Amino acid sequence: MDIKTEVNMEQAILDMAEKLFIEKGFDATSTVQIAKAVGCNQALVHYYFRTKENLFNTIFESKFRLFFQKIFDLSHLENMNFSEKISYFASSHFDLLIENPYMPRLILNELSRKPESIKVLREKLHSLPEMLYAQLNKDLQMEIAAGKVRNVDLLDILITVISMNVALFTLLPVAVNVIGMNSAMKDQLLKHRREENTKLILSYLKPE
Amino acid sequence: MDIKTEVNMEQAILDMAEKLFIEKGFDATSTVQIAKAVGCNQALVHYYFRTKENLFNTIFESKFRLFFQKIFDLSHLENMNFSEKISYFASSHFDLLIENPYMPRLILNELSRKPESIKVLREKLHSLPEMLYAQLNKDLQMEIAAGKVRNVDLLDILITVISMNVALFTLLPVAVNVIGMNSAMKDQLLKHRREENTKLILSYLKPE
Amino acid sequence: MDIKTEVNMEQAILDMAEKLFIEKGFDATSTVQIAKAVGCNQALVHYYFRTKENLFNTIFESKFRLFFQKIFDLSHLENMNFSEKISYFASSHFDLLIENPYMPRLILNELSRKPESIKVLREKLHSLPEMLYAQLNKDLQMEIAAGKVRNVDLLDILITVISMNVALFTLLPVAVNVIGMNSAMKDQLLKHRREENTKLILSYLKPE
Amino acid sequence: MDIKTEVNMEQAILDMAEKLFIEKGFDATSTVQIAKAVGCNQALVHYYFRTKENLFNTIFESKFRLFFQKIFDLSHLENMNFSEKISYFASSHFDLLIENPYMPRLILNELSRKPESIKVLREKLHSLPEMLYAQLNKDLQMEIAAGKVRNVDLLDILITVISMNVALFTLLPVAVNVIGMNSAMKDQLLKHRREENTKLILSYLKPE
DNA sequence: TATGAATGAGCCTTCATTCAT
DNA sequence: AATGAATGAAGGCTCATTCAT
Repeated sequence: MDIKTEVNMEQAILDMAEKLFIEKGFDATSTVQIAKAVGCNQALVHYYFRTKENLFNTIFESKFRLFFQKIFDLSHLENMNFSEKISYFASSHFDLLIENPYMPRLILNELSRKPESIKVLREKLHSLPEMLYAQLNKDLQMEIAAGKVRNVDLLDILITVISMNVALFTLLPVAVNVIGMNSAMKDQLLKHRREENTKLILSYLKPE
Repeated sequence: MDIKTEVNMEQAILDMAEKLFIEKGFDATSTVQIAKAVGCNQALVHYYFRTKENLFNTIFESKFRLFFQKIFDLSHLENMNFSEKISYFASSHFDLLIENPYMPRLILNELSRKPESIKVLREKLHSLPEMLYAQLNKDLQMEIAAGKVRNVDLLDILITVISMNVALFTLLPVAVNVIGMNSAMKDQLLKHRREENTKLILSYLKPE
Repeated sequence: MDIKTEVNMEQAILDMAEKLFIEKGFDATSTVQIAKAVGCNQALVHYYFRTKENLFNTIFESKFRLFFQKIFDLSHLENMNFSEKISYFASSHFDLLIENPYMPRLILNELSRKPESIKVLREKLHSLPEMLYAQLNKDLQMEIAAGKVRNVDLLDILITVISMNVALFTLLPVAVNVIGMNSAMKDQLLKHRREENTKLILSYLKPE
Repeated sequence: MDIKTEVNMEQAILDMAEKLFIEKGFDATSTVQIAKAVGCNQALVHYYFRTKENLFNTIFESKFRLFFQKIFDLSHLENMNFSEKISYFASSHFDLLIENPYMPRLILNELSRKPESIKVLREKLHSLPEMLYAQLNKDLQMEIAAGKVRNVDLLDILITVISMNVALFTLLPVAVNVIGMNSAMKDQLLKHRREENTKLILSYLKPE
């Protein structure tokens, strides 16, 4: 009669499923495992979520929405110039990944497992990306015109920021295992890379 | 009844398995599928490779070795300076990924599926990485001392190069699906990014 | 929130269960379906009827009794002669089947699913069949003696009447599907067969 | 190491499945039951027939074709007149049902379970029914014209023949259970009804 | 070398049923 | 009277693997 069990079995299933899906992927996670880990009957998992696919989607969509809404909401940065905005974007994207280090792999694998799910996801994002892009591009062109930033495509800038962040968190677990990095070393590396990524992007923007 | 197929069924299984494992991952690929795709009996897959795991490892290890040996072998670049070597490294790493675009995801998923496999893999690489690192670092320190490169850690440079390349190929399939990029657009983007990645790393090295 | 539904959920479940059991049979009808169709909780079905089997029996026995009592009650035909009684019996049996076209299949399948249920059913009918048979046979023997009907066993006559009616309604759905009969054609066929069945039985009784 | 098992497990599964499907219907028969009854692993049932549906169709289609081809082939009766042909048809249909007493129920239930299967079945029969009908009708019209048969629709005649036969075999199991008929009584009844059905149809054809 | 047959284990899912509230 | 939660059992199906030939 665990309190957690009594209070909300549905949520417990949801949490455990999230953990296992992330750890081992969709295919390698069975509903029996989820049930056993959460301490209930397998049938209960299907009682609440009907299918494994449905359970996964519930988790994935909520995570996905949360993840991208945070990234794309720069509305409160109106008085910054382009370089400041990009620095801010890079840092906040970085921080978001610290809290959700598994999201990139989760999204990547899900999209390769079910390519048609992309359409659904695009709807979730509405026109946020386009708006953000347009606004940032306006800022960028002003800076370029003012000679404060070299002539560079916004897309290349975003690719750089996102790639550096995503790759770090994607490759980190490998590095941790290969080098046998401990937690302190890992934290220090993250802190260092957070700054270095900003330096990188600023050096990339600097007029020649 | 292709002669090649008849003569060497073992190789045919190996090739098809490689294709399927890379496309769909270990879990989502069954030995039945492999057998059917290659046009032989399911039992033959096990006759040659005993277990599915073993078949996968055979493929993975050979791919893995090939992949990293190409990267780490810079022995023929002795008369280049550091910036040239890094540029060359970035480009050749990029080209390697063009030929093996699914390797990053394959490696990542395999390592997360079977973390202990890392030890095996390290043995395959011998001391190549350490030697490369030492040599590059000597070059880098010389350039820094000569004021031709700003004071930066070699690790950060390598992280930048590898991250930009890996992330590009990892995220590309997603972008292709989301934006509905066609093959020509994709090729052009790749060509552009190949140059832009070099620019990025050089701007990162430039003394302030 | 229909008042009738609210007032008597038990009856609503009973009605819906009858509909579904008849349409799809015992095995292919689940208590979940019944509950969903009637708009209540699945547990309520079991609250009222304890088991699915019990629910089915409740429905089946009441239907069964009703069905056969109508057939076997010819008490109000006392002043008819045998041929008239048989004609009347054939027609009223036919009309009963028009209102309960699925009863034959329901009874047949139920009996083959649970052969022991026959004993229960015999009790429901009491001695009605025997009484009816004895009375009809007395009438028949009088007509035969009077030369108005050829010498024929009552059982054969009853078999003919019942077979023709039951087979028609059993085979009709097949014919409807095979020939693609529309509703008007079906009605016309039924009307025609109702008369033809009577002709058939009368020609069967006619002295040679 | 039963000989039957060794010789042909696939056929044994087929036979046992046919038996069980007929006895208990599609839904009430599980592949585990079939496997257990035949003395093999459940997976073997799926190894040979992939799905339960497929196993059923294999059985059903072969039975169905056999059944109807026998009925519809009257090519060797060319020198008979209409009444003789119909008598022969009724008797041979009767005999066919003696050998396959379960076919009517099997067909009926299958068609109600999967109405779309009718289209497939019609193809199996090709144009046999139409040809038979046309030929018989020609014979019938000649007899009517000659005053040897009363003016009656061929369809009504066929309905009578088929209904009487099908209903007998459909209702017989019920009667056996209700009255507690033994095997000898049953055989005698069948023999009697075989003749009586012919009498019925001939009295139906007799000119008034 | 190659294969058909066979199996145990596991997976997703549905179902009838129970129980506490 | 009515319901949400929970469960054991079973069903159909796939899979990796083994074995005799």
